Amino acid sequence: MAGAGQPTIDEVARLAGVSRGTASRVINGGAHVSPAAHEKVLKAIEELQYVPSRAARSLVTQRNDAVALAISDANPRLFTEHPFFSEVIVGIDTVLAESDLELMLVLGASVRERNRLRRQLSSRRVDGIMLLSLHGEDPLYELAEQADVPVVYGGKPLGVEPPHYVDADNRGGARQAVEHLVTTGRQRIATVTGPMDMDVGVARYHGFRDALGSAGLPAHRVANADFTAASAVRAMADLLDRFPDLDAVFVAADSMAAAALGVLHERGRRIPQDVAVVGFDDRATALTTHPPLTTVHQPVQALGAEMAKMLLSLMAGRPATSLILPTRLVIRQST
Amino acid sequence: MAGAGQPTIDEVARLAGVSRGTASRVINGGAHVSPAAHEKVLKAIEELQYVPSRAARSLVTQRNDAVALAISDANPRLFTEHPFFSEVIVGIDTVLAESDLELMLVLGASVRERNRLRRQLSSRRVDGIMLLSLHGEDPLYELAEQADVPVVYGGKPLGVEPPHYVDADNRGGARQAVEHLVTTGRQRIATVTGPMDMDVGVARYHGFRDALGSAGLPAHRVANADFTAASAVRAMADLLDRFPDLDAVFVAADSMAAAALGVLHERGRRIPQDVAVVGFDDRATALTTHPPLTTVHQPVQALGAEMAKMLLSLMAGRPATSLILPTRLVIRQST
DNA sequence: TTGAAAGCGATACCAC
DNA sequence: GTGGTATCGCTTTCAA
Repeated sequence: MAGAGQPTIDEVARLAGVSRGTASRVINGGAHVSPAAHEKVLKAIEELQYVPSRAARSLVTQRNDAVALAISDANPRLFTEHPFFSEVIVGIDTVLAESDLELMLVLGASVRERNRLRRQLSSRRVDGIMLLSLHGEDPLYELAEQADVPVVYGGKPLGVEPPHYVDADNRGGARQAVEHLVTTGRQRIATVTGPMDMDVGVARYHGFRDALGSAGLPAHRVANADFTAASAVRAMADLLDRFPDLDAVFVAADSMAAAALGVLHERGRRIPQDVAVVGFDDRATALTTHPPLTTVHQPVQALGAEMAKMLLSLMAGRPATSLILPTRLVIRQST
Repeated sequence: MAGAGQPTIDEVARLAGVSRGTASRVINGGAHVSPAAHEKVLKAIEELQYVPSRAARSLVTQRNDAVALAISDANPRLFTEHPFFSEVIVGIDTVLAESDLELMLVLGASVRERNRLRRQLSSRRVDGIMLLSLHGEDPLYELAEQADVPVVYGGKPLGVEPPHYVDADNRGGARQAVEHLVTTGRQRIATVTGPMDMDVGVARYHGFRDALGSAGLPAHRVANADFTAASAVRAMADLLDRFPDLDAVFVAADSMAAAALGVLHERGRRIPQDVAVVGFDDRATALTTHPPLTTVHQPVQALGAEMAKMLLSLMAGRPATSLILPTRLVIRQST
């Protein structure tokens, strides 16, 4: 702490020997100000170390120069285990840094947190909202629609088509992954899915079915999980129990694939000779598994960046159209 | 968007048939208000869906009901690869949710972002600051000291002893880890360090030296890394080149240990028969490596929670003393 | 180009 | 217990 109380614009104006109006003009771009006055004000600002009060400014401009990122997930472990979120944040921040917007982070796990979220979204404290990871029937969806600021979704919510969202081509990516397994001669292909109350989980599962359908192969070897490592361990064990003859598995996330590999090793399966494994994400994990993981690359930072850009557009009153970012298969040693 | 413009407290007062002063009293706890008036105001608030403007409130109270978490790291990959950060955030958020404080997240990677950070910290927009992951000579340190709000550090900054910080027992944990290697008969023990311009990197390295020193074993098998997987791969390969006879390695982070395991496998080393490996962190990764990783557990969420609690104390004008959280060894199959 | 004055939406103090 | 009023620090008309 230092103390002394921050200087106000009036003190700047007084020191510079101009009116407050002039000082304000200089601070906000400097139009309609004589060069002489301009310089004096700048000098005063420098000397006083003046920084405008955002609260006062917000009060009159009705803007906050801040946006919120709400991550609405009942499971905080997901946030910590799944590198997806951090990467989205980095992508968002990259864009925000260019425009002097601040980022409020709101985790929506507990009821208490959701109430806080509700209040934040309606206390006109942010100029825009980004929503990540909506589960089915999420009350947040309705809440966001009522907010009087623009809203952008990261990942399409399940069952609805919001006006503005950014997503990865989950279905296409999954299809590619499973087609690769088919092409390389696998016949008894299983999948560990993501959460089926989220679009991302359903879409990747559909991709799995798409590929097997076209190939005329059965698609009944399915176990559900929720993106956590623990759930993946259970699902993989379950698959091996029910379908000991499986010769390949498409796992809907790298972090889960890493966990599944552990189970496969334990059960004596050789990768990829006995069982081929494909993941989804292409995060750092995919390189350090044993063997390195064939996986579907999705551009997560770009997803975050596009969300932020879209929000900025909307906040500026410009239109924006939803986006689906391409994915691509990266072949390594697990297939 | 919905529109219509949010209701003000005056409209609430008018609808309730009381003065604005009375309405305000109800909103802020309801002391000195008659039951009748109290109820009328509540009803009006409900009907109008009134939510106070935080900007207006901040302007007069000089508080913001918000705190900032600044993560000052030159390498954004760290934020995405190292689950540490997400987990600290969850810990912080848990505490914040209880007290209706909002969280501003500020990443301080680029020069541009650092300037933004500087502005945010001095625009009296937050009532407290948490600083994470300071590297040596970080200009942020000085900046934070000048801020006129309380500051709490997560992880001791290198070379200084700030008034308020929360850290894990990095040195003690590392010592335990290496002692375990010694106890189980390892003689040629190496280490892959964390970044040596951060206290966490130096402290864990010191723990390594402590243990070997007490055991009378040499401590020259050292390769530096910076917590990223790529750097760990390089460091591990380097160690094997220089000390092909090493029979154990203490790696300063689980994520790096996972990467190191890959290199060891590639070079034909059996784990743990030929080389024992110990990590640090005990995140989910440690369970899904092959084999599962012996590692030092550190309470990361607790670290975040304690940072937040400490900040709340300071903001309330109560004193607080720095904290070092204990670590403990978790033995799995890699040793 | 500049200065004066009117709010923005709340809190807090003051008499009543 | 209640209502009126000054005030927080800034932006933004409106005249000059």
